[in-house]
Amino acid sequence: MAPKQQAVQFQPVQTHRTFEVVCGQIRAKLACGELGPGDKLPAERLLALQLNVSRSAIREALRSLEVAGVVRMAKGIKGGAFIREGTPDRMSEVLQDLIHLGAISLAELTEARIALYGGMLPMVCERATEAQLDALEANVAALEAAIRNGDAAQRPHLAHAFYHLLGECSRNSAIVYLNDSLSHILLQYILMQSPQPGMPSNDLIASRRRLLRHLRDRNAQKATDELRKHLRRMHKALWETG
Amino acid sequence: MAPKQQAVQFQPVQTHRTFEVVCGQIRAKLACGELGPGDKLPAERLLALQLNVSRSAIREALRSLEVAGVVRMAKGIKGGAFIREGTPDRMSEVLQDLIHLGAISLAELTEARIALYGGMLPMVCERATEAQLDALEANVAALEAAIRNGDAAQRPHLAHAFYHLLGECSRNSAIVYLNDSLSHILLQYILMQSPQPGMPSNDLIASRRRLLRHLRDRNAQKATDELRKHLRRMHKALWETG
DNA sequence: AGCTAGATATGGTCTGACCTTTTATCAAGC
DNA sequence: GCTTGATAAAAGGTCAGACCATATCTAGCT
Repeated sequence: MAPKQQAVQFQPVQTHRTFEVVCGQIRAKLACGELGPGDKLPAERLLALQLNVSRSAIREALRSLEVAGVVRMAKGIKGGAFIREGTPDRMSEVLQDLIHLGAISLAELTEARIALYGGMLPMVCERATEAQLDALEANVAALEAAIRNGDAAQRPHLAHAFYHLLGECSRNSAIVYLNDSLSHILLQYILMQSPQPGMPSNDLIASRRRLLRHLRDRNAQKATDELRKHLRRMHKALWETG
Repeated sequence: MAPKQQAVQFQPVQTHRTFEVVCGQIRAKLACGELGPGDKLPAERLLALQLNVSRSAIREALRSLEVAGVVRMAKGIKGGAFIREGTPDRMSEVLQDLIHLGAISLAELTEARIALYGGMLPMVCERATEAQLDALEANVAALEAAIRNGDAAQRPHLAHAFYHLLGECSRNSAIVYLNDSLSHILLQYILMQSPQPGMPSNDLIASRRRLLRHLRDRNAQKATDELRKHLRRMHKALWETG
């Protein structure tokens, strides 16, 4: 990253650590399509022979690819390193680490989420299918049922599912990933709080229904306002512990 | 992630690989504040003794923390593993991998960026200081100068700097990170294209100035419209190769 | 047919050695 | 006195080879 306004960009020229080269070769095959999700890489020992490096180097490369969410390791015969499908998990972990490093705060994350929704809801209003809106409706119904049954533990998970569905309505995978990541982090923290504060259930249901109505009306402005208001209240109830 | 609406969430209970446990211990010290940016971890060999595991396990743990962007490794005496400041680099790489895995497309990423700006600009209008707006103004001036000097190579970097400054105006670190990540990926791809297409320079400058005027007027609606229009045009010029 | 006990391939870990890089130290020379 | 060069020490990086744990297949027994 070069936030400064300098003319030329020098990239760190080194990086001849063996494992990084190995890593690079595998990533290159991924980028050019020679490798894709589901494919299996050669066994570590074989790869070590083919690339003429030690198994340790191969292992560090595979480890870093695993941590990066690119491959999944399986043990046993028929095991090995398999190219994964993309998952939002890695992004969540990166955000989590950024929080632990003190680079970002939970409040900022919440706000970022609100900002994302500010740009996302117009897209949702434009593109959501009736089936997707029905799915959202079903989620609200499930939430209502859970509340009626006194099953408070389900609330966060249903909320998470709600926002996931909402993200899907944007019909944009990148947004879905970002949304899921942000949402997942916050879910984690909410699950940590034992008494599950949050807002009154009735208000929650009512807000959801209003939001859905605006979505069905394809009224992006009102939908955004409704959701923003809700998230702000939620945020206050959760973090400002007032 | 549990996008499905299931009642309880079972987390994969395993994870007794040694290096993950090591990793977890270090991350725990990070989460509880015992470790922070700048701190140096014990040497690998020492850590291996302290935790009673082999150096290989320690190395895989440190490698995964390095890949995760949590630590930085330095060689030589006085070297070691140091806790890093948070950087957006990791998030960029995750997004990059998601692109290579085919999970998201460049077009979707651009759109996600537009969506983020849709929610961000109102915040910018509300919070940007005069100094920050002046910095943006300076960037536009630098861009104008670069174009006058025929220095086309600088354009992408100045644009990147522009959006970074814009993100900073939101006064929200999480948004800055997200914005920088998205922006960085797109910068990479733009730099790959040799002829540097893009839109006419005059239009670019004019659009930037209009945007700045709206920001100074604290008119979020017009600013968002202006930026969205600009990004859409940019997007078309770059990717639809029309 | 179904089950059980090996065989086997694969990742995971350990040990111990050596290489490379970085820094500190110190001596020689200007 | 200052620079310059050689040397030593500490740390990560790599290598080789062994062994362990686990998942799958296969052969053989019941």
